[in-house]
Amino acid sequence: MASIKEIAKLAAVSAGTASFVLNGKGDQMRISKSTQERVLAAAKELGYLPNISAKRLRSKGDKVIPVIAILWTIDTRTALISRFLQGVHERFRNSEQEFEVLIEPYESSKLHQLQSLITGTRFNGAIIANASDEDLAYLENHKISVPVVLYQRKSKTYSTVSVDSYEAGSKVADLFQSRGHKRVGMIVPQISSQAVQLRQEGFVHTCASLGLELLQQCKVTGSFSEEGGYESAKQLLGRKELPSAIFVLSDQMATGALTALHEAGVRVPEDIEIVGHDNNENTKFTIPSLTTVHLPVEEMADACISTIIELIEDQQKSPIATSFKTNFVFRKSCGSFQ
Amino acid sequence: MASIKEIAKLAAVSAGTASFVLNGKGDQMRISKSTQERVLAAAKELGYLPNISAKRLRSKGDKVIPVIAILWTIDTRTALISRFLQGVHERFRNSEQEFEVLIEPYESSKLHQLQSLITGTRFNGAIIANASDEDLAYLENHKISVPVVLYQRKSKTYSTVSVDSYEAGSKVADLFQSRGHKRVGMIVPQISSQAVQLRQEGFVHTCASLGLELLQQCKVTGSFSEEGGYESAKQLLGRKELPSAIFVLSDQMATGALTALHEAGVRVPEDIEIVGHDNNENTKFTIPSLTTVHLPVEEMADACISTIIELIEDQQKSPIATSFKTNFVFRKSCGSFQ
DNA sequence: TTGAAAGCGCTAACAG
DNA sequence: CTGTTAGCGCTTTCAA
Repeated sequence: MASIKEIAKLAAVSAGTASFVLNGKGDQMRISKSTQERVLAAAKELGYLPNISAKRLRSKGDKVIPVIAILWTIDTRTALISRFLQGVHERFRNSEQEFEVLIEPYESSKLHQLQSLITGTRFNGAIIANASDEDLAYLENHKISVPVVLYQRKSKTYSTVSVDSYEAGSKVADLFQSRGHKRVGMIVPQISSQAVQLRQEGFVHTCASLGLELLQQCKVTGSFSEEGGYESAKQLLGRKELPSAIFVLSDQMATGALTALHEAGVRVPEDIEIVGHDNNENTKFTIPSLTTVHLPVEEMADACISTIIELIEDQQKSPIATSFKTNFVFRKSCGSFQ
Repeated sequence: MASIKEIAKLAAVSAGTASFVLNGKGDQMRISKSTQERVLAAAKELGYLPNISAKRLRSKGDKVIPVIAILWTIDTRTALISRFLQGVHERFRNSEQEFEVLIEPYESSKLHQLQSLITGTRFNGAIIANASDEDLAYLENHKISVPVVLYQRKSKTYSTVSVDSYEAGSKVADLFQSRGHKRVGMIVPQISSQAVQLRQEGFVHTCASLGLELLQQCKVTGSFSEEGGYESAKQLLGRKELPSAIFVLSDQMATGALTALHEAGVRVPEDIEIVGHDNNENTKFTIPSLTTVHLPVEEMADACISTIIELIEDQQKSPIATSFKTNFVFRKSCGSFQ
């Protein structure tokens, strides 16, 4: 709040002198000890916080590089950020293009609280992850000034990077049918995510059209975590009629589900087959190893960066939609032949 | 690179006009269509990138809040950032104190490449994670101008937030002895981390002083990942004399190790007991569930934020060292009685 | 040993 | 419709 001028005034020196002292160049500039102390004391008293925008603007050496904000929801999905950042880091290391990364946490469905999206005073472009329906509605109705890329969200007005989540769900239904299953189940995370929603619809609709029985009681929802998967699976196991295959829409939940099945003495894949979604690193080492849908998070993160930089550089108006493919990783929990 | 003045010059308008057009206020300010087009074309031609420092400095409404950088290494440890960010987010939500979070990736042992630590033009304070010995040496010899907090690193000159890693390792040795083990093993991640180093020393030294046999061949190193743990465990199982308990210094590796043991038909805990370290969320759901040393990452992240804010606010404070306690989480893989 | 002053890039009154 | 101008907070010559 307090500017260097106020410090200078309180210390009865000029702004220039105050600047030297505050930056530790007091001795170098041969400012007297007493003056230095006065300045420091004044700074402390007024709670001086250097304005880095001003510093940066002034300092000559500092190159202007694009500032990219990653807008991520503050909820259980924070766990997913590390794979995304891995992709960003990879990009960072391999690209000669420099950029700065800012993490902007936001509460799901409260994207409108982020003033900086409107003012454009904090970043040159934003990658928005986990936007809910409300968030999207806000974006579509408020002509944002800053370039934006939506991660795992469809939109006609904004650039997007995503996979076909409907198809991903659909392919799991196909797989279940081809493996001769008649009655299947599903475990769904309770989060407001379009990707999860579409994944679910793809699975449900395709099950229906293929004649796979997906009983209401075999659709279970739980929190987006290992714990949630564990609880959901236990709940499912309490049903009268058990499915012979379950699609768990998140690997984290699948990890918990496997444990619940193991504890209940249900053998995977002999009694029930399990398919997860994401291909998180640990799924290769669950017991049994988990068959899952690979989500190319790292590549998508890279694409998000590419897209946002492109948008920033050629203030290109027409949105770019980048779509990635998902694919099965067959392991022991379903369909592996090793 | 190109400033608004150059755009204005090329488009033959004033800077003010160019500013309006570039910010989408052209219509509102009733700038003629042709002028708008000229400005936009000029901006595109020169590759205009708005200088957000200048924008921010100028825009009145924007409050000055501290910018906190999280300096994290670009390596396998990126996986650990999500728990840390979870803590930061929690803090963000519960504190009325506002701050901005910047992620600055750096290559391990190349902290000196981060000019911004010297210039102080990008953030008001930095939380440095995973600093290697070289990085610390650099910091100690280069009187950094920006307030700094070291995460999981000891230092006399800088503020720190950490646990007593030596003690953590030591306690595992105690546990093994109290459970009657005679010959023990250890799986260590190959990363340049003081915390891991101390953890290892604590374990090794205490084993020695307690008379626990820790054969050289039962000390295995591997990459910091589930895969690394899996490979390490397989390697260990190839030894002539097997230990009856193994301390795996990272939960990720422990997860992989459990799988290797399972595949080899070695029963945990009956044949070999396993203790991990970190208490990652999934360890509650490994098979068997993993006994591990709880590392309070989220609380430490919160402490890092508190400390750095304190340092930023009262400049010239002597370093604050905050230490957290680790504790065992007993599960099936070692010592659980449930 | 210190002060005065210019100016970083940008925005927003205020004049035309 | 568009140009001019006054700063935002800071650093850094240049003078004194």
